[in-house]
Amino acid sequence: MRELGHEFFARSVHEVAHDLVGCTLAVGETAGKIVETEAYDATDPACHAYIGRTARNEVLFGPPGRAYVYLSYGIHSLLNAVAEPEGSAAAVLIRALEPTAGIELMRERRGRDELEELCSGPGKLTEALGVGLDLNGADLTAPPFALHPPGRSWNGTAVITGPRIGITKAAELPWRYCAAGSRFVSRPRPVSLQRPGRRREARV
DNA sequence: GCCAGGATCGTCT
DNA sequence: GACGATCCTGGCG
Repeated sequence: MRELGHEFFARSVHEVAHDLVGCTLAVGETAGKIVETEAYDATDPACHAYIGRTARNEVLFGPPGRAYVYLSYGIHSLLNAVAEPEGSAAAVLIRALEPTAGIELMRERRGRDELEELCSGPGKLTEALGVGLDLNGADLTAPPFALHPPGRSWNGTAVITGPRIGITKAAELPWRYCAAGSRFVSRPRPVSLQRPGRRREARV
């Protein structure tokens, strides 16, 4: 089976985010098909690299094809794929997977049985795959990671775009990419999809 | 089924 | 000392 190489990631972050949907991501014995991603680049106020280079976002400025893993809300590790040539800071957030291998192990790690609850969110899938901060900066094209392009059955599946989720800055940018009709995409609260600045509009 | 609130900690001001 | 690219639980209808 073919694997993606570094050249796949050395392109516009939007192309990479779009093309990653449908690919299979494996970490150790677990694997899943990517069904939801988001693009972040350095011109984007929501991107960690927007404020410039720091110790935390160092990996974003490095060579493409690496994993950028960071801790969100002090609890969840979030997995990104670094894109664009070295020196250009951009990354694709992996938001959801459709589990395809190592499902029993995922269930143990997640403490859940339902397939839809294993990887349907950026914090969930890192727990299911066993991705932690220790993998920050690791090469996505080498063990324990492996990335494979979509198989034949994927041909014809639409990738739809929409606003990003769970952020307060530049949330209106349509830089989220989803596999159309997938049951495994994350399910954000409707409020997250409303326009910014109106998040707590009084009801009644 | 929907919503509000809490958990928890690395990073930056 | 404040703030998240989140998730889960409990209370209510």
